[in-house]
Amino acid sequence: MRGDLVAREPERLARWEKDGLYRRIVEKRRAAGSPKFVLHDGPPFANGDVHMGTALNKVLKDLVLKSKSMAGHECPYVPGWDCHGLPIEFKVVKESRGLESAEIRRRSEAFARQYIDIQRNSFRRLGVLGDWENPYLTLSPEYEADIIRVFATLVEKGLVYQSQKPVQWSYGAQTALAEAEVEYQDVKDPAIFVKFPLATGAYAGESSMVIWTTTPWTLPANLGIAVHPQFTYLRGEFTNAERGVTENFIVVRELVEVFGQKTGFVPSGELAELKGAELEGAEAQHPFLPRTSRVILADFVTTETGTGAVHIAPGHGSEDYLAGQQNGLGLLSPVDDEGKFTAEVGVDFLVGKHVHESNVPIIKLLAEKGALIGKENYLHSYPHCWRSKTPVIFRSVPQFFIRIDALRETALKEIDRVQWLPHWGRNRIFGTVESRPDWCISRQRTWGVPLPVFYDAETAEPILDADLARRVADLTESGGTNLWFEKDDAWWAEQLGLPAGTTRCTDTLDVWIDSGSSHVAVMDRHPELSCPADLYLEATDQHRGWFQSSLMLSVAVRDAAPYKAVMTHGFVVDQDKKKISKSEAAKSGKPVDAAYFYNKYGADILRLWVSSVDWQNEVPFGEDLFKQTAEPYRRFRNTLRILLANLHDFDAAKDAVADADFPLLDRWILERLHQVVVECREAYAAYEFRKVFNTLNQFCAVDLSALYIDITKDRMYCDAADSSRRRATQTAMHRVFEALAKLLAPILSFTADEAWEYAGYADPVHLELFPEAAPAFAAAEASEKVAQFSRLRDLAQVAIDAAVKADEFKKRERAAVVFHLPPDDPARALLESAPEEALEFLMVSSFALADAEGEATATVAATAHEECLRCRRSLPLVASRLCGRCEEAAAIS
RNA sequence: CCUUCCGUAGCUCAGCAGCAGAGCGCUCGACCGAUAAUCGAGAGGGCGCGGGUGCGAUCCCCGCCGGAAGGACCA
Repeated sequence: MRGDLVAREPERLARWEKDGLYRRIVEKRRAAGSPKFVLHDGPPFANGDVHMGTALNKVLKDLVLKSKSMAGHECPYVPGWDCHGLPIEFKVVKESRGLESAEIRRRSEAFARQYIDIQRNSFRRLGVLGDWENPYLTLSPEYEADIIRVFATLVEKGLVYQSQKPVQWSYGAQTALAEAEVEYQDVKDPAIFVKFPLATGAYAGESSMVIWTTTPWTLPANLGIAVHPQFTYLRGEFTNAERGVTENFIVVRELVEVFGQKTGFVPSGELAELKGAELEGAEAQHPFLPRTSRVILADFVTTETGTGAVHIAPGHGSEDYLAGQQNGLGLLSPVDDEGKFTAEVGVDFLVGKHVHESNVPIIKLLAEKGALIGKENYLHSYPHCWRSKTPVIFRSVPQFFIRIDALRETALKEIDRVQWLPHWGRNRIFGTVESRPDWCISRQRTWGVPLPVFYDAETAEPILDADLARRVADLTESGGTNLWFEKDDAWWAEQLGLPAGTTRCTDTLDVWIDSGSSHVAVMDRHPELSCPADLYLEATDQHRGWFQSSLMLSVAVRDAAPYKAVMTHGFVVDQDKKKISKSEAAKSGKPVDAAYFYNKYGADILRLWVSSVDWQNEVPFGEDLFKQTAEPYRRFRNTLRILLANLHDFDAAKDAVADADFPLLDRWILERLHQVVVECREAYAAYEFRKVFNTLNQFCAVDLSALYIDITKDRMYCDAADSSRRRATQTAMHRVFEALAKLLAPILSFTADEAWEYAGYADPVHLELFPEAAPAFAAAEASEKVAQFSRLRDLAQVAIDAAVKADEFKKRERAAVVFHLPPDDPARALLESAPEEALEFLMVSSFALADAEGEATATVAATAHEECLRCRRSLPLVASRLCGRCEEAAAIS
């Protein structure tokens, strides 16, 4: 057994694949009637190389599957890829502009397939076993057809509607975004105070409302001003001494002081109190457009910032939209796909201007009109598109939505029936499901599954029809959804028997519908799988993403969650706990691609690293940390190797000794093994791979390498080959080896199997079951005695080291030890009753007992015995300059 | 502002009520029949801080500080 993992692992992998190892394991379990365990693979995006984060996820899945399988489960694993979506279309469109839809889709598919191959090779190389020949792809026609059928079901249940309410819009990507596609960044924006003179009502021509906003560009769409009905507002003269201006304002009482600090306008006369409710219905003059803005009442008004009067632009915010609806304010959204103002904006010089370049001119305009009351820089977190990194704007265009309220109650109930690992995952998804708005599912993009909706030839109203959608699914099932983009409206109308002139929707479905439908398109379809899955296992960001989209669609389709348990792991971060970004990693020369590591160190080292990591939290990563796990790897490898070497002349069937015949030391190691087996089995069952790693590492380092193997070396080399003591050791080592190889197999998949092969087994270790705990060794009978021995050994060690340093002798085998022990020391009885074992354990020439008054101590001197020529121990020698044992052994051989 | 998680040797982490542990790294030594190994010794820790409950607390409880994640607010 040699190292050289980088060269040897691929050879073993090739053999596994040639023999169909994955399939053999599944079939063996099935033949044994093992219960199933279904881990449903969350599909990674097919748009990049496998980096450490992806590798962590897939290897964790493999650890789960291999350990479940060895614990006696049938574990089918169908990996998949998420193929549609903006990230891919983005790259394709960037390369060459002005492509036809069908061409974009062809190139996008080629792009996705290219990365599917790259990623698949990486995952295989990492030793992840699964049905790699038949993965599920969200771009395959059958999968796409199932997505459309899921949509049909949603329509059938009345869950889909079209509306023009504001959605989060990325002008960078020119599409609506879902909540999960939005990330928040801290930005500084101008926040301004704007005067709206009242034109009707009790204070018409006298007082002005003042609003506060961080988005001046939404002012052209202003249609209302909201005040809180119960708040107390103050009305009266405010003077800005610096500017020499006096105005009559209405400001909420709690904010008058702050308002003064920020705008310079402080009360200069008596202020009258009034309730917000009194202002309802008054019209205020828009600061630069020839229309008025109605004062409405709303509970969401707060006294935290601003003036207590809130600028309402129903086209640019969801609360604004709702308030607008309730009060019949109408809706303006004078912004196009690119984020530029349309003619509807009503101000000539703004038309065609980007909204984010319009803040300054609008502020200037306000100042000219005398409507700008104050201005400040305001630091806040603002949503950004996760792909184009541009700020998100709220914008109203017709979109399709799923009614979340119809699903929410069941979804929340289902969340509490699922096991969340770690437990706080429950709160995370519960919170988002509890508060999420309706799901905007239409995307104005090309690379995706078409939204199977038509528009009436006459009225242009959308036709939401489940049967129609199902027929679209049937039509695309064989040819794929490219049909939607390649054929024209007339063709489709004819195919579906719709009146001529019917047009089809050009939107595609949100990709979260794609992956969120996998429980239907994969779990329900695949004969080996079934829904609900036993486990979903992804990074923690999927609480907002896949876990949620899957839950919602599953509740819509089957009124239940698609999973019984959900496990999440943290992100891979660099050693300073900063996010690892590819561009930065490249700059600093810190590789993050999994390929770099398995090509340099080997997949088993990477797997061992994964097992050693605390997946619940963020996972720090760096090459230094990675190298640290190479050391334990060598220990595992060497331990397996020396065990194998010591077993070279052992035939379990012939040579094994009975349980009752184990000497102390061997009984002890089997007691330890018993604990290790129990602990590892439990740890695997709880997915605590790190505990497995720690337990096995300690077992190999402390119990096996430093003690058991070291001490029994003498027996192995020098006892007569067939002596019962040597055979007992081999029997124990044989058990230890088998258990160790099996317990390591899920983690060190290549190395454990290599050892297994060397041990003479024809079939890979991965077909085996975990070792069973041996009840006969559950009691720690020998362990207590060995603990005493260890104590004595440590005691002697100090004295021996001093003697070696003083040049009294060179090695511990030359030491004659005297233990000075108190009369009641428990070690006394042990030394007297088992002198042979004691001598062997201590690895010294001789020992003697003496009385001690206080603490136990040991003294040493050079032994008078000569070294046995054969075993090099210093013992009483017989005539031939051999010790008694060696003379006998030599006589036999 | 709220919730959760984390804070033990230089590094990565065990332990979780009863004399502070492992691995790596470092220093020094032994072995030379696990040798691109193996064995040993040493240095290195008021177990984040402050209280509390216990005979006894790193471990339980409360508060605080520091770090991370999520939520709320804002959009």
